[in-house]
Amino acid sequence: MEEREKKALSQSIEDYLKAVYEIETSEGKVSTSALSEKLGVSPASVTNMVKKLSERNLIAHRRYQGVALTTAGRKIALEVVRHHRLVELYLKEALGVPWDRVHQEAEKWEHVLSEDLEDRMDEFLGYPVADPHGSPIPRRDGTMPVRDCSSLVEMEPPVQVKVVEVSDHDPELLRYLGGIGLYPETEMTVVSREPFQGPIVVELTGKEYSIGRNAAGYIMVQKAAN
Amino acid sequence: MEEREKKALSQSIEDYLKAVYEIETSEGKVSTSALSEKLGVSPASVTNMVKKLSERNLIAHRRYQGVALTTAGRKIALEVVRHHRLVELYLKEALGVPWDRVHQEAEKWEHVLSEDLEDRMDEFLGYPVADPHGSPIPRRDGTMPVRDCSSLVEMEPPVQVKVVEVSDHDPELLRYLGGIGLYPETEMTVVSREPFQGPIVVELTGKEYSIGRNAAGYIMVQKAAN
DNA sequence: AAATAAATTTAGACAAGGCTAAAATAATTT
DNA sequence: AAATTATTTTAGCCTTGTCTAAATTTATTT
Repeated sequence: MEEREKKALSQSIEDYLKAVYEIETSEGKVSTSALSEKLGVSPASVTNMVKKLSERNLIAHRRYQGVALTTAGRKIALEVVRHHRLVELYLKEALGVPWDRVHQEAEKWEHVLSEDLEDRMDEFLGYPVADPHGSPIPRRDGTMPVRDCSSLVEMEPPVQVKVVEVSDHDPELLRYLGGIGLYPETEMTVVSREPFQGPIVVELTGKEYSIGRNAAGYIMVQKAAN
Repeated sequence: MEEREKKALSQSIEDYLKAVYEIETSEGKVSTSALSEKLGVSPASVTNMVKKLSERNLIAHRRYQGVALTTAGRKIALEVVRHHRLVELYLKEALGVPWDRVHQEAEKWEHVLSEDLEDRMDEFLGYPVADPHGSPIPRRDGTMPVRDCSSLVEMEPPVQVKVVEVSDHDPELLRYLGGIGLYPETEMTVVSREPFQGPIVVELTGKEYSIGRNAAGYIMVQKAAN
């Protein structure tokens, strides 16, 4: 009569698993130092926690070689990410929180959201597939909506594109982009790409803007349907 | 250049202060054992934490005699209570959570609500003065709306009354009362009070219901305006 | 290939917040 | 008033999650 308990994981554990997931997605390999930096804790603390998560079979660890999520770990990470992104969108849609602040709030809310409230928010939002920055919201079953997009720096001008996603790592960038009206779903024209790591020039709402290579690297777009 | 930092208090500390406030309100004296029971921790743990809160000047403690909130402690307790009750109402109004479940959810949310979101919810709700059970919501400045009400068991039938508040300590009771349509603001007639600790008989929506003394003690009412 | 540098892990400490068992104090009976 | 019972506190231990300093392993230079 072994009952499979829905074990409540600590906030810390949820944060680690989410961080592993995010680094896995963006970098491929997940090193101790990458986790250390992302989580704002010392490398020694990471090693320590990694050992525990490994014993719990939530991640696989090869000494000195980094970590990777197990199937069980990925499932949990995706649940946390789902909570995070649903909450972000909810805060924007229901309470009017500006998009450069939703991330910070969601970091706290993601850990206290019950399944029931998750469902209620999901329904309120009309079963959305992306958060305010365009990041895909994992489905309840742990699958991810598939998308086709590439970085703005890779587009050959001139071309008409639609913004798919903007990295939420820097609120300053979000405020700037919001200021010029650049959000997910925004359509714009890539006018030129200046040489020697120069900026990308885009046109939207009739005006031209120069976007540095750095910033452009954080903007994902797809060719607009003609 | 002493900067007054907005110190982040642990969830545990917030829970203790809220518990002290609630026991102070309902019982007057706050004993170690009352806190122990309310918080679900051992008496020894309470003594331990009480010592810390006392050193921080959030409560006053006289050995073996119980505790009381200081001004600083009361301010924090009221902020937590405000968060709790605002969230309860928000969950009901914005997400349709039934009134017997909002308490449980709010226990978690109260600790992660930023001032900004508190304000947004407050505005969304139209600056409410009571939560779904009729408990008054502390104002931002730490004052409490004053009300005039008494327990249903004290009313001399026959009399027309309006429900002011129902204790949220027992979800089962809330479901029962919700089932017969008895909520804050509901008007009803106290028909009779049966002797020998018998039930209170009330009439609402044309039907009569017998409410045990126990349950009735948890219902606060006021005489209806004629 | 050896030397240096960088990343990772180990070892040991600490703060928070909980627990149990035993001691001290207060309250209640006899 | 003495004895018993109930409450509170003390003492000591445990777990979680963090830290620093030192040791180890891997990567990079020379």
